[in-house]
Amino acid sequence: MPRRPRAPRGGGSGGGEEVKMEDFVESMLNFGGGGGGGGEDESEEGEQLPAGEETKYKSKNLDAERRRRGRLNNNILALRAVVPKITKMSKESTLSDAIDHIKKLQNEVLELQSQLADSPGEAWEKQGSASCSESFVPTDNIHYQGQVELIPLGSFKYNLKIFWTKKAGLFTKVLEALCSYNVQVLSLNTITFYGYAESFFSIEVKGEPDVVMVELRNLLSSIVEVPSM
Amino acid sequence: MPRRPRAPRGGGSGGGEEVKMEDFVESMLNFGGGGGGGGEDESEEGEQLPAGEETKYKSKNLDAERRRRGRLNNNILALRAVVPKITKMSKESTLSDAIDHIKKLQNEVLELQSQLADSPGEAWEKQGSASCSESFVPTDNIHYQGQVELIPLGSFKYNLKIFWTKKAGLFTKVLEALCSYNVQVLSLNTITFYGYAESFFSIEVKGEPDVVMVELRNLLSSIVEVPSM
DNA sequence: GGTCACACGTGAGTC
DNA sequence: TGACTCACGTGTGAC
Repeated sequence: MPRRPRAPRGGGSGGGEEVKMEDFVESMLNFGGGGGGGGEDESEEGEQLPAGEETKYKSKNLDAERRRRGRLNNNILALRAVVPKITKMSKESTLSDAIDHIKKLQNEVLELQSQLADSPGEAWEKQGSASCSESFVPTDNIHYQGQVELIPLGSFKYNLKIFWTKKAGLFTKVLEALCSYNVQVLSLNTITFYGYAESFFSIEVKGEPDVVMVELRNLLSSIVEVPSM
Repeated sequence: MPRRPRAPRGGGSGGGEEVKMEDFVESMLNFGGGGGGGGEDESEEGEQLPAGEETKYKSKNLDAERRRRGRLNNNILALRAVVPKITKMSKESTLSDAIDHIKKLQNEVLELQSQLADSPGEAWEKQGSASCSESFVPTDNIHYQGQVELIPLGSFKYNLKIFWTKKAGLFTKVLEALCSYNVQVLSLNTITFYGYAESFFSIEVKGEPDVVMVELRNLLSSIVEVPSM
């Protein structure tokens, strides 16, 4: 006597399959005969009623175990639904494929993060905790009061921080402005996120006094403060 | 009689745990008693030898089933190893956590890809596994055979990758060279590490044919290939 | 007929 | 205690 009808082996490799096994198990619960397999020699249970009467004995955790199996199968089905590459329609290969998929995704995330990540520029924030926080505090309101920040470092060196909305040709104009002011770029780091970009220049100007640098700063501001929205 | 000793419930939440359950099951196979459970009324099997004699009867797929269970548990253990967030040490929650983790990873990949696609450097490596490896292979030997890599992307767009040893004024010369060739920089990402720097330009040139770009490439090479060591 | 993958009911252990 | 998880051996359909 077949305990439970089985779904045919074949099937689409796609996930779908409408995971309602829990209710399916619940609905299939209404059959009279109780325990199937049992101990090999435990006839001392004594619950064996005469033939013709359905044996009402149920193990204490019969349906609980049924529910547990249903949940487990549910999860495997759901797992099969989220994993795109299913090699075989079996529990074992489903789990293997899920493991491979997780590893692949983790590698992908790591790779994408490393592509997206940018080193903050070694010269931008000098080492030490105090100056670190000092250089970050003005960064927060620079987004709202202006997009160009020029910090003199002494001996013709500056840090130039520019925040802008990305727009074609804008960066070239900035570079041209720097070239026209005889600015030497020692290091440049750019982070781009969504439609925005923030560039960190470490620049050096040999012969120009500070007044000229203010002029350059205003020029850069006029470049990046185009009416973008 | 306990069929099989069970490992204690507790344990480190970390994955590790040396998945050798397959061999463990195999090694635990050498106990004499055969079948445990059986049918409810199939006493016609008749294999019941008198007590004191180990029943040599084994179901046809007894050890096969053991192996299958071992593999399944192996996979669940391995799955638990790759999923960082394990809420409970149970099969069911392990699968649930794996599903959640896969969904989270997939969202993360999607988000990172959209962030990366937003920046014009999106085509550095084209999506897909095949072209991915193709774009990585030339990157590996560019460090040894040359420091300038120019990849046409079609419709006046190029990816320009420059690897150099950092030196004062060098970057300015590169920018000047780009300016002189009427190059528009769409995006620039630079990583600096120790004495080296690698810059990734996404550039666009409106009217120049490819021959001119080769010329620019050679110019850039002559700039960054200064005798630095 | 043999292999494989499953579902099944049950005993046992844990909390 | 009862609720829960797990391993076990077996029956059985599908290949």
